[in-house]
Amino acid sequence: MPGSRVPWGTVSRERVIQVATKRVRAGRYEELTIRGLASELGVSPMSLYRHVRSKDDLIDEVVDRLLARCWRPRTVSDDWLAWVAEAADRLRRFLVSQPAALHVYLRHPVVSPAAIARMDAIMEVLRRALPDEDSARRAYGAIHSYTVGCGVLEASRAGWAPPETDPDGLAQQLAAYTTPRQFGEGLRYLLDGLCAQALFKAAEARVP
Amino acid sequence: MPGSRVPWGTVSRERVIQVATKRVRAGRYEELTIRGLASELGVSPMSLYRHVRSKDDLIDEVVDRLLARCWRPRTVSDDWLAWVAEAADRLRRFLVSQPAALHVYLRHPVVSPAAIARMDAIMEVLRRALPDEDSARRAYGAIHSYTVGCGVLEASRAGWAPPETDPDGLAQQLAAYTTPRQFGEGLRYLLDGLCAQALFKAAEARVP
DNA sequence: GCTCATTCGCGTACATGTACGCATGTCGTC
DNA sequence: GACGACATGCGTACATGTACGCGAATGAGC
Repeated sequence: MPGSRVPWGTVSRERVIQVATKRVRAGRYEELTIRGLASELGVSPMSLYRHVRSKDDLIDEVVDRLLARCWRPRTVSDDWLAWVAEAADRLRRFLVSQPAALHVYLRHPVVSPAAIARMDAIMEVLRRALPDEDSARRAYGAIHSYTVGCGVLEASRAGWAPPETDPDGLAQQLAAYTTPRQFGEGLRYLLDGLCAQALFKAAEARVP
Repeated sequence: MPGSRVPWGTVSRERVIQVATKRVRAGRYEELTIRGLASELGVSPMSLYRHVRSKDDLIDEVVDRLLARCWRPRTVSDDWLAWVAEAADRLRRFLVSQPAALHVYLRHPVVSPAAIARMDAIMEVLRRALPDEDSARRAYGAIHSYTVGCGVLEASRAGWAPPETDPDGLAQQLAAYTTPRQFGEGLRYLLDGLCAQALFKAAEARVP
């Protein structure tokens, strides 16, 4: 019976996402393949497309689940600066350690449930710390941009050896500009600048 | 003569790069294809691989040429803050307007001639403005990370419509956090913070 | 139980990048 | 000129994502 097909309902969106997530968590994102997933599920490749719109759609879902597990800071939020810094650092680590996440963040704005929960939580903290909504938004945007930038640059170095023609060690020099330590220091300056600006604006509003 | 081949030396690395660059400059990066280029050059697809290592290698070269044309600020460098801000903004614009550039910056550290020239020029300015080499490097790293982050996030919104399920206009809200204006303001805070830190360090060194 | 619309699994087919190896052109050395 | 080393164009073949449509399983309304 060469035309035999697998029983009805063998594959579901949930199963597909689970198998894909397992592979990504095992660091096997690069070899994540529709045909590979189908094979592991024991079905034909095209069957998956009944349950996910595309491979990218699938990766979105996987990344959302991974993000949900790791974005939340452990720091108590009394010290809002430390809390925000940890939140940013967790996203940076996530982007660096999960190429899949990088792929998602670069392809389109991330509005998945976990990403929204994260944004809401951070905005809540910023709103309490800064004088008005506008300041909080500016701060969020700046922090987020900086974080993603650091993550991208750090990740772009992963598994990359400088070309043999690197006379002055320029590549290494460049690499030294974007380390996790640099991330923390730069973030501090950014936050300092934002705070100063916000406080100045608040004072100005009181004494026009 | 179905086995006829094109005359010897028809294709060269230079020709391939030129044709590819023309397409990218015309905003046709998405449809840049090895087979398409080969067709335009009148040769077989595999012939290109005698002159470029891979499609990515080709894109690297294209992006280097485009970057060389546009990175240099018009501002006179008397006002180093304005000069650096313009340099950063030019890179941001480049990343946003050229998906090819984004692709390159995310794939590996960019050490092409134009990128190195740009880095050298910026470092030169920072060295003159800040008290020591270390401060200049920190500043460069922070500025570069922030710039790339803003470019990435802004570009990720291009050609993207929020999903129909966007109750609170969350996507638009998110979008408002990363605009060119936000970029400029955040950059200013970052630079302010960096300057303050550098000056503090310099003062401390004089009066230990 | 019958009918019909919907859901599902899958076979086929296409576009893409590119590894591999063959055959042909070019040039240095005698 | 002859010959060998190398450079070059290209045909074939494979892995990948996925559009399209067929036929089978399921479930709704009678």
